[in-house]
Amino acid sequence: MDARVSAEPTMLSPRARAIVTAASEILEREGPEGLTMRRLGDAVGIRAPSLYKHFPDKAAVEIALIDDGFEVIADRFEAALTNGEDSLVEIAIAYRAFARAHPHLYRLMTTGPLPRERLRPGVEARAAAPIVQAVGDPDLARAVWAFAHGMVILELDGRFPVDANLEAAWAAGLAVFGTAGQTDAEPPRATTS
Amino acid sequence: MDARVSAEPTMLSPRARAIVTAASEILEREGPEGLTMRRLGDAVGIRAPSLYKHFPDKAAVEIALIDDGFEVIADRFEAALTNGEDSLVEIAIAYRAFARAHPHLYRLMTTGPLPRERLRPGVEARAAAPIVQAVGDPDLARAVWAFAHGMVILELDGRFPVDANLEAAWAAGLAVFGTAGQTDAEPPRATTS
DNA sequence: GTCTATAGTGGGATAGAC
DNA sequence: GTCTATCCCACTATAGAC
Repeated sequence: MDARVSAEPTMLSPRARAIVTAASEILEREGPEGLTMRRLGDAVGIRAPSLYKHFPDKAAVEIALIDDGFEVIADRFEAALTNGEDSLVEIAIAYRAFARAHPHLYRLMTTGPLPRERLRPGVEARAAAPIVQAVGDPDLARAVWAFAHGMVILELDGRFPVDANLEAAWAAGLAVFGTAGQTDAEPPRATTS
Repeated sequence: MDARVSAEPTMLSPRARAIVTAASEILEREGPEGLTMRRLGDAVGIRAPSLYKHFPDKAAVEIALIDDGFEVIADRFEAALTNGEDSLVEIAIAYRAFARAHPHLYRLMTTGPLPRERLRPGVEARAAAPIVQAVGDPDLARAVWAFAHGMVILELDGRFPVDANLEAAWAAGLAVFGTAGQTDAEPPRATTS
């Protein structure tokens, strides 16, 4: 019912938290161009310049959104890792579901350079860890991530032919990666030097 | 030596062709934000409003760039398909090489909605055909495309860890897809209903 | 086909009063 | 912590003279 990503505990003041919540709603409703300091001020009931008492600049608001997004993704991945029979498939389902539920946030999180030094430390690594654990090998995990990101972003951008069967494409890719990687039911593969 | 994508035969007048060439140089040098009508006018030696005598709007200039890009990619893919031993690997190499040589053009071509109705007809399909031919199955071809696009765009955006071995990730993915797909040396697989 | 002039729109951010 | 006033920026695009 609620398009927002649920808020995560942060160092943000309650006022700042409310601003981020409003920003999340604007982002999902109107897209990245809709998220302006003026509109954000309107949404929270103050003038745009007053926002700068709570955040140093607009990027800081976006970074808070990205932080929250990674937090949510990490939660979902960790749940997928433990709940499912085939953890790789479970993670892929969670990945696509998140991107489709929050397309603008997903783009914000994954498009263009990431200001890592301004993110909450470790939040990115926590989201990535379950994928590595599911496939066992870091190189293969990056390939899987690239596949999943490619599928998702091309879908969001409407790049596949209208008659393309995306479920079949996902299944084809996951089948192929599944044969190469381990599942969580199998013992870890020895890593080659 | 020349960062531009070589010009392809088009319906463009010589003057319009020169404008597109200048636009290509600006795009590769300064990125998408640098490509403004003012700067484009400066580069070609006229005022920005005069550009509208040659193109109806800015999007038309960008579309000409995208058209040329697809033309070049199609050429490279077709060459990769016939020259190499393992056509999937050859195409992947060509794909990554193009993206790294023209990162801003690659982003322009692949990011966001594509105004298909304004593109030169068939130019997109021609670029996609060699991938389908290399792997044999349309669904698997889309998975391979997603993998390649994901690898490339995450690399361009600096999303992989600095110490990540991208060659190894490419190899891991291609190995996995290679076992599932056909090579051009093998007979076509029967397609399952 | 080029020019000047300008409309129209929007944005991020700061200064200083309260 | 909020306000008003304002700066400064940049862009796409059009009108109309030449």
